[in-house]
Amino acid sequence: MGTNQVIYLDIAAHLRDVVAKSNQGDLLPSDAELCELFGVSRMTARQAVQLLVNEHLVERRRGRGTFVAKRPVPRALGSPLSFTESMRQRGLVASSRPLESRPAEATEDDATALDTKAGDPVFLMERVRLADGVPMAIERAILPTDIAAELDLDFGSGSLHAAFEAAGHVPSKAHAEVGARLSTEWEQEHLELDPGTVVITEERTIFDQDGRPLEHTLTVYAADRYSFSAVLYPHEEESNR
Amino acid sequence: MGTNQVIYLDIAAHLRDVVAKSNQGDLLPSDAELCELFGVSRMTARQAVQLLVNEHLVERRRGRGTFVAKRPVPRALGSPLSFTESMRQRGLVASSRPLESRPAEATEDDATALDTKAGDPVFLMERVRLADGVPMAIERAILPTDIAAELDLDFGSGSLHAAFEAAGHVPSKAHAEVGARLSTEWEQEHLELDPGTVVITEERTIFDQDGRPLEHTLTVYAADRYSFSAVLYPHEEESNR
DNA sequence: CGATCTAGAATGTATAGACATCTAGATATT
DNA sequence: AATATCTAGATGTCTATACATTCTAGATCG
Repeated sequence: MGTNQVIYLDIAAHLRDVVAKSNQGDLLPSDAELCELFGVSRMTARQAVQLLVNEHLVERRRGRGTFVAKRPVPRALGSPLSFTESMRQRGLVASSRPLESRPAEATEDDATALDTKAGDPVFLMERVRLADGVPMAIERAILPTDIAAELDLDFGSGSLHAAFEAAGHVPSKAHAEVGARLSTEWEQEHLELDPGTVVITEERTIFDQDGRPLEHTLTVYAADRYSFSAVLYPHEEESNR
Repeated sequence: MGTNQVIYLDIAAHLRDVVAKSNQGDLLPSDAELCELFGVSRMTARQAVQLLVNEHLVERRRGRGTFVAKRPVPRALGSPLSFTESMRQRGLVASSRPLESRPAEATEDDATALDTKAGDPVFLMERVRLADGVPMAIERAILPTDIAAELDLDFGSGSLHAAFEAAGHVPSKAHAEVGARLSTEWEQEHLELDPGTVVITEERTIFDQDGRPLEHTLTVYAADRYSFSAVLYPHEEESNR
């Protein structure tokens, strides 16, 4: 189990397993129990638990204990992470038209997202995504080389999402940033757009069950053919008092 | 200054002030400097900084230092925060410029969202939302008349979010749909945009703790001044694993 | 029996160090 | 001049301990 050099990440991984097998509101091991179980000091055990608190997986109650969060796997969102899944929900069939697929060097943004250094080797995959044969988006995915090496990629119709799971990396969390701008000429060509039309940009980073970054993706959607929808729940992010 | 009994919250508050007055990428005080400045141990200083890291207000880089985050967090799509709150997180002051505020009749879309019939009486509130005096969005909110009657509305600077909570309606769930298009002439005027610029559209319905619809909002953001950010979690499909 | 008190358990906050690892610049070497 | 090495500073991890605060349940008392 202890595959990390960093103890508190091991403890956190163990706790995630426990949470996955538990029900909402279940009591989790106390700090003291974790100390004994892993042979660490309390601050280290706390650091692991705090990690899960930040992920809204568990809640701590002073004087009582640590519990599986009310909304356990903060399933919060009805937002599927994969294009394939998202299209299937709309009753459309997703497909891909590969543009590029090769080793590359991480940009500054890629490096920040994937927690490496700029210029580090990564694997680049660029595809046009289609729904029922109509181009919907251009997707530029950057994968860490070691992750990419594990995957059995099928570029034609392949869902990256499915390939990740097959390799034992379960996409468990993502950060996305969504904006909009005018389309470039290159985008107009590949998406069969008229000049002056609008695209939605999405920058997304996906993490696996251990919090390890799986991919950093820049996607450009044809705004007149695509819109995002999501079900949202408040985070109650207790930033300040 | 030290208005909290808890030191690290004071330090965090101080750091938020500093962040608000800084630019993206600026270097912040090191752990050691904070220790001396506040006369605390390093773990305490770290706890304050970690708080801001979790809020994505700052980023720490090993061997380099602590920096103001590249994109001081835009509103988390995963949490229906109010415009007011989201601007505060960026260190900006939110304000409003009322456009309209009157009884109206529900459109077909409003009726669907609020679970009534088209033509039913509703309350309409249209405002330009500004951050530090710069127009960011036009917000058209439709409220059920009975809900609106309960509220003590302050149209000038008011946060609808706060008014809801004061009236015992806790926003607990929302549905949102986000798209993009070219700005209209009317939008260009109110948002001080150039012709041909892009806007992000958001249609959102917020529900309270009892699943009752609180408001149906159409918001138009200036795309070059605003972007959405979201933390996403996948759907748990109970079939596998 | 019911109300109160109390001891224990659990988390929250804070200290003072220690060593590891990474970065960038200065210095020395070739 | 280019390269290699060193070093100071910064964050990352971890220990061992102390006391504060809150909650629960059992013991005690009226």
